[in-house]
Amino acid sequence: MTERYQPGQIEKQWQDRWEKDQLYEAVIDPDRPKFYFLTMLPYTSGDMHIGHWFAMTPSDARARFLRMKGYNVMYPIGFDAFGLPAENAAIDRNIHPKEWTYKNIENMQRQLRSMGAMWDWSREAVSSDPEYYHWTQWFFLQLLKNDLAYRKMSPVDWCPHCNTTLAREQVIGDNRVCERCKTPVIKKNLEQWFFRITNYADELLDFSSLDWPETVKLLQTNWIGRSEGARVIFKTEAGDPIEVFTTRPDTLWGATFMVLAPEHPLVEKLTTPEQYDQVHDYIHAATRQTDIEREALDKEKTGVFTGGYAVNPVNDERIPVWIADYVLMTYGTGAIMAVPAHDQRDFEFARKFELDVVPVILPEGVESLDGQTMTEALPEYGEMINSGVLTGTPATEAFEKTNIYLEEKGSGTFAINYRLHDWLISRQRYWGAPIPVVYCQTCGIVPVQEDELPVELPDDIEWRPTGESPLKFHPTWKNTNCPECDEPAVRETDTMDTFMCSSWYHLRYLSPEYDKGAFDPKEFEYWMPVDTYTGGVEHATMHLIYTRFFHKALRDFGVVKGDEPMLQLRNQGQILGPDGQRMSKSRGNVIDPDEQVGLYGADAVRAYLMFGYRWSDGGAWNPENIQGVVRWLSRVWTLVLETRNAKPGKVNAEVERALLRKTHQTLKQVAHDLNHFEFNTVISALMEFNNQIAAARDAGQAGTEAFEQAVEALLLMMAPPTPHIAEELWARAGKAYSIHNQPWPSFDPELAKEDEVILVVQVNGKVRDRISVPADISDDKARELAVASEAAQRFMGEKEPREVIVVPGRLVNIVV
RNA sequence: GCCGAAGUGGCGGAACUGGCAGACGCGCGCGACUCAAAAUCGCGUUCCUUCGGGAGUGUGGGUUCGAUUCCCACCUUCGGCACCA
Repeated sequence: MTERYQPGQIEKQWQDRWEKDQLYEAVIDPDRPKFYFLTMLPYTSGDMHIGHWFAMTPSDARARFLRMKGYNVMYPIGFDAFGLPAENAAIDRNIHPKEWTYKNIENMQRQLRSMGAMWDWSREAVSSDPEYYHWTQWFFLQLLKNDLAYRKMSPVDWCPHCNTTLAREQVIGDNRVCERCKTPVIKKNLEQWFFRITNYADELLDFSSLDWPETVKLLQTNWIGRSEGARVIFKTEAGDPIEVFTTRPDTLWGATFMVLAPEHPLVEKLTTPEQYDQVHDYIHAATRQTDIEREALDKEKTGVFTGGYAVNPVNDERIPVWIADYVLMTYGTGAIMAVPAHDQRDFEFARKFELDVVPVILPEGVESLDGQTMTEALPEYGEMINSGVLTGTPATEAFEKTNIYLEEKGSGTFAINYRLHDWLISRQRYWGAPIPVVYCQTCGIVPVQEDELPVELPDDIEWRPTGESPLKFHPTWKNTNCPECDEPAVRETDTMDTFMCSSWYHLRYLSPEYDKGAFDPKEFEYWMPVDTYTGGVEHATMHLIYTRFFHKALRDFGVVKGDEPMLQLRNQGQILGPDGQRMSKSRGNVIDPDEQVGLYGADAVRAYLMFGYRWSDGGAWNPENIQGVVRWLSRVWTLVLETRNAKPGKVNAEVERALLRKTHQTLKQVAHDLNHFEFNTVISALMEFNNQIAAARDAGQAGTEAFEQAVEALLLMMAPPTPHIAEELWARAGKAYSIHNQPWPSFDPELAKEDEVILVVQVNGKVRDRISVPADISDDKARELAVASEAAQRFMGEKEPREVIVVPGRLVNIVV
């Protein structure tokens, strides 16, 4: 009896051996092409999720494949360790965030090791280590020095539960709730640090050098939300300027009123005494609307007249100024010129409040327009009418001519507006990298000297649910001396957004021990940029924009080279619970990877995650389907062990040729599919290959040269997806350690070629027969054989072929 | 509402540039081994059928000798954005 396949007995041993032998340590080697393979670092939540396995182990298989192909592959790992959950745990369970975090890291390291992935542990980096956030702070100082960091008072989203400021990206849903705890968000005015990511908006829209998924590029494009138009200055009757942004300067003559956001700073001044109460009530209601859950879409326009008037700069018309909540303070200038004839929202507003509608554009095919009788706005471009000196300007020139006209008059200019906002990085939290600045009575905001970094977090802290940073309440921590005048001063008590830490971790992996800078330039020179980056698509608009911005800013300071940090990006889908729902503890549908590894072994879990799903899609965990790969691995196990000492019998030339052919066909497919992230067909090809080797065994071919070659190729091809069983069987077959240092077997297209092919014979597009012919058959011969085939004749009947189409090697279609 | 992706057996999924639809598995059925069961192995498994064949890749049309693949319209599901001026 052959020994049973027991993964539990072999996997841990090999993992330990590989690590002891430093098999996967990536060292600069100018003689080999480098490959930086990066997978998104996990957050230190405590447990690895089966989703991490789905993201990481197929990536590992591809990294291993590239390594066998001769690349010098770096596959590093680390931890995103700062952030709110650590503090929530601290508050909930009275455990220090540091302790919670580092305990979790320990467990996660064990779990990551159990994957059998080729992590280079010598490059591990943890973002909450002082040696790490030293450089996070240093990067902050570079941004500050180069005027990309600034402080401003601004209304920020505030989560009353987490007691912290949220970036606008962290506020989700129609009802504007906190990303993490789902508490409705409120507004609060605080002095905050921002990064000028908007300076890079245009460059961030350029993806030409990136091999990234279309969806991610589109998400980023929409997120940045670039639109071209004009900035136009209207003036109130008192002479105060009201700036508006419009994408349709050509409709300017049709602006019959203005609408300001309720929060607009000029509202107070514009409001006349008679309108005061009404305006005040409206503002109050609008603000409360953002405080309380916002009602589902109320299409009905609401608004109030301020009593004030402005002057349309192009025709000097006196137009009323209203306020309405459909104008947003957070987009554009917080004020619009309303052109009801050509904008549907403005039209609805005008009709409801009986304001003038003046058409100024005549779209093609429209004879004439009457503002009194129009039933909807006409947003199309067209010939300008009722537009003073520009009347008659055709659609193609309207936009540009108006802009020139505005510039000449000095009342406007061409402008680009973005939906993207500057990146708010301040967090009123303890567990993050302290912002390295000092506030001095005489010198103002003073950066901490670079040689004073890191500004370390104190360990002795007190938890207060006050909503302000615990650092603020530390008795001594914030007290310091001004780096410039040496007088007593106070430290900034806010910490940085953790997206700041994760914007550069791929650089820390280059040299995590390096202390003369954030990274060793020699390592940068060799390894960067990242060649492949894998992770979840949920990071499309945050992390992946921030890290690109970060890189471009550093490039402009001369810290890094190149325009983009990550050349190729691929996203995996999500593994859902067996019930098809998102896994969550409350639903009780969480699949624990430790448990699965205990049941089936790491190789089976790896292989199943590759085999059972389209990697880009993911899907529900299926506890039955994994049996398929479990059986496959057991079959490979017995096949190799039972035949390893077989004496070759009489060679069956046909079986031998077929096995050799399958060997090379599989080599081709597996290499292609690993390269293209098509992991499910990698495993199915290997299953087919194993089935054919087994058939050759059953035909008495064990021990023949072709058989030995096939088994060797099978193990080598299994090394990337299922590294442990491949290594074990490699050793038991008497081959030299380690299979993971073997080159990928060479592929011979001649051997992969078929001698005979099955030609499909169609009559009028319907399959009627299949005939076996030599692979190199001529088109004429194929046509002749097909037409002569018995089934074809039967279906053709008396009719003569009108046309015969030959697709070489595939089919013949006879049209009658 | 707008933008995007996807709809293939009982299930997960295959099908490279328009050329055998359902590879590889799961499940199920039958059989072998067994006193029996599990495990393992073998065979079968899209549907309908008068056993000739017919239908079939969300629905309806189109292009083509030929469409899961290309085009048009629609339906459903999922994701993103949501009064963006």
